[in-house]
Amino acid sequence: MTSKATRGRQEVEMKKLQKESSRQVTFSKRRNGLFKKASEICLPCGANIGIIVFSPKGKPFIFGHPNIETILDQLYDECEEALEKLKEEKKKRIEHTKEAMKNKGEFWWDEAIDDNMGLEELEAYLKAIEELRNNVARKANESMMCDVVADSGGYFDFGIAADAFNFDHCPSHDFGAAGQL
Amino acid sequence: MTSKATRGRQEVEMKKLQKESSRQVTFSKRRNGLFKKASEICLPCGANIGIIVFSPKGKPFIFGHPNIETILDQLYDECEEALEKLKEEKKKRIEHTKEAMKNKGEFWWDEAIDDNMGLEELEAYLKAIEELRNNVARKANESMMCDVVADSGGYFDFGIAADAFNFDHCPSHDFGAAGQL
DNA sequence: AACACTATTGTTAGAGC
DNA sequence: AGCTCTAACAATAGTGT
Repeated sequence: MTSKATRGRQEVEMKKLQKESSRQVTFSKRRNGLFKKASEICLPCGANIGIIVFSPKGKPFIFGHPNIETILDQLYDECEEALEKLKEEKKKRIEHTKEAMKNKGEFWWDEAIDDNMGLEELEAYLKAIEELRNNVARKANESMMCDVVADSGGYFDFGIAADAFNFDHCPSHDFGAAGQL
Repeated sequence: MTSKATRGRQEVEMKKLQKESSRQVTFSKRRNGLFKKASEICLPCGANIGIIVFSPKGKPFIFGHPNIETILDQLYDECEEALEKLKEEKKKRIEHTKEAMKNKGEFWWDEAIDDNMGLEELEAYLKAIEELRNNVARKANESMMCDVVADSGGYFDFGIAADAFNFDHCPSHDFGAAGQL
């Protein structure tokens, strides 16, 4: 207790911290804070959250409730649904236009449908992605990645290089997520 | 200013909030807090963060710096790298074993290499994923999703149903991320 | 439903080990 | 590097409007 002035929380400056060392320390502290906040949303509110953080040096840290794969799958499902809806909207629009032109006695040719073709493609892409990434996720978990983290407050740090064979600390996630999604 | 007792911040109880209404309100407030915290890490620390939140009702909210696609790509790259490293380790191990057995005058047959085949497959899967999802991301951005959000504190709420044709508010992200990843 | 207020608790920067 | 401490500042639950 020598100095008294420059202690305690400072106002959060929204500019890049210049000192490499304090940037690293601040990063760790705030990342912990972020993950804690996330865990304070998941259970009390019944939400699912996935967080992917790349450190200043590019090291990845993952938080996931119930786990990151579920979140990514949910995201892709959401995209798929959105595209499906858009596709239907476009179809209806085209039908509508077609109908209107017929009624006005104008010619109709199917080239306009091309506008819709890109979307069919997209759907196929999304299906392929889902299949593929399910395979990868399963295999990756089986063979090396252990698991990322449940929202138990902990998180998984892809310890790559030399410890690729370390399988210790594989938490199982048992949050039932009482079914409101 | 009628009552004075039960106001202000309560201790964060780690159990599911029972009242549907306050669960929704609490979710919104804390989600905002979470995204703010994230933005207080990105710029000052030079980190990249992606957050995917599914509300109690399954509605998705995205935060991304510089944007969610970059984060997902980085994640897949990381996985790919990790698997590559693991593959090499396994190969070396097998070579080592092979060598040792030869030196001991025992027989060697190549069945053990099968242990390595799953990994080659995995690599192919990952390559396919990357290609496919790059296509999807590009097409989706072009055709409907506008963009998710930079870490400017805002975030994108997949407004699906009826507003699939609303293309307003498409922020461009211009954080150069001064290259420490 | 969404904002303003505010008592209270939570978070955290820097210091000291 | 990682930990504890703690002054200062931030976040937020409940209330009001």
